Amino acid sequence: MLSQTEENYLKALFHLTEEYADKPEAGTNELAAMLNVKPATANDMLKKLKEKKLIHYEKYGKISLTSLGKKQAIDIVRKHRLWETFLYEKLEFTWDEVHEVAEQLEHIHSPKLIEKLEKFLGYPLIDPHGDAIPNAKGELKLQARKTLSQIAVGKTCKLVAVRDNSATFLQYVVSVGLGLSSKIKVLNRQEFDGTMEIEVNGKKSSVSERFANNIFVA
Amino acid sequence: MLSQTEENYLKALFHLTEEYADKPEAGTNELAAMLNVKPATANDMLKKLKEKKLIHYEKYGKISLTSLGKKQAIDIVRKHRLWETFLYEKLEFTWDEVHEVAEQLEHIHSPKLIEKLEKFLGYPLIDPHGDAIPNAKGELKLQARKTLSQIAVGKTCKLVAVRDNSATFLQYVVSVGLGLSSKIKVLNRQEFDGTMEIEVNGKKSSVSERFANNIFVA
DNA sequence: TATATTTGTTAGACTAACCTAACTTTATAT
DNA sequence: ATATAAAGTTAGGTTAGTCTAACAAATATA
Ligand SMILES: [Mn+2]
Ligand SMILES: [Mn+2]
Ligand SMILES: [Mn+2]
Ligand SMILES: [Mn+2]
Repeated sequence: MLSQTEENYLKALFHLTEEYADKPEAGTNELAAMLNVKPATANDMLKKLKEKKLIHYEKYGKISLTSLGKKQAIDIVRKHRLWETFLYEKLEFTWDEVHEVAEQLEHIHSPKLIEKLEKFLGYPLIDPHGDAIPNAKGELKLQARKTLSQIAVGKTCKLVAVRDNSATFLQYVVSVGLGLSSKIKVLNRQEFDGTMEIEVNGKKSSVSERFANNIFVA
Repeated sequence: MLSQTEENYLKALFHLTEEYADKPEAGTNELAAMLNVKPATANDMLKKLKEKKLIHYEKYGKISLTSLGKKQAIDIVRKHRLWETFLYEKLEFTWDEVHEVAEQLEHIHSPKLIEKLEKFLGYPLIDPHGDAIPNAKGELKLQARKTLSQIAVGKTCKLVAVRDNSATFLQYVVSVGLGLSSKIKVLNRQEFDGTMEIEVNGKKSSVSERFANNIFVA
């Protein structure tokens, strides 16, 4: 059985190389950064994960998940998102509070628990952040998503998900009037730095390109 | 913040010395046995827990919880029993399945989670095994309980709780027709080894003294 | 009370997960 | 093509939690 730490490494690799991936392989440094450890620490773990046939990896080479590693990673993601949904739907947690607790709950080992939880929640398809919830077989539709930064001036779009799950970011999102399914009108974009003028429910705001890169729309 | 391991030691000490305690102090060996570690391991932890002012302990002396240690222990017990109740009431887990998963869930750190969970469950007072659930202040009524082995021949009593939470024991309990609130009539007792003849819902069974010691009745 | 048994402690070793400091390889920019 | 910078690795060390083997103290027994 995998340790919590090993599970966290697989999940991070999944996010870096599979889900919303710009590229299909990851590097030691970015992986370490995502997990808040030093590259030397990540390097130790890479050797162990390779030994367990969970990742493809050669010294000085790029990293990717094996099909076994991917299966494990998706299982953690599934648990994470089902727990987030539980906290949000049943326990009155807010958007920005669910992620942190789900980081702990995702490591509870009990197949029965997660099956029953899924049933209890009515087989939800997306979590409170708009992310797809993998089914029991590990199937997951990777929605092709545009970011707000890619929307042309004058167009209107709908918020379908957020990339960053941190409380800081989500509270900021809420403060400009946004939530899942919000309609966003793009009023203007500065060529210089990508800063955008947007309108949500009649309220106008100015957001940075970095902000817009973290909002997925359709 | 306490580690999961430290939490498990405090909980074990609580069970040994506070709840249903024959005696108010514990020894290294029985503590180690309860946690499935070697006495040498437990000894190391005792030094650490003493350092953190969670237990009273002197070399070669007996062990007991400080008020701080007791407070922490009760908090774990509270979480354990609320989670057991959740699994039983909301997720269709059976009597004998809840304990093992609750052993993991009890270590999730989030005061908000446990408050909301308690509310969601309707502020339950007892868990699926009949054990009292401490409230948010750490208050817990320690019911004075008799065991089935103490009931006189000819008398009838009601099962209010079980001492052993293991799946093996609970499945045995179910197999003789027993559950929470079952009426038990004591038909006979062998002087030699305490073996008892009992009747539950018209069904007669013979149970050992050890079995009867693990059934709490009123 | 002397001896045997039980209980508890210490010393030394191991693994997982982390670190820093030094080094090597690969990539980038003159 | 070289020099610098970035990325990645290695060596050696720490802490938590575990173990075995040897020892010491306390308790029970003859
Ligand atoms: Mn999340
Ligand atoms: Mn999410
Ligand atoms: Mn239990
Ligand atoms: Mn219980």
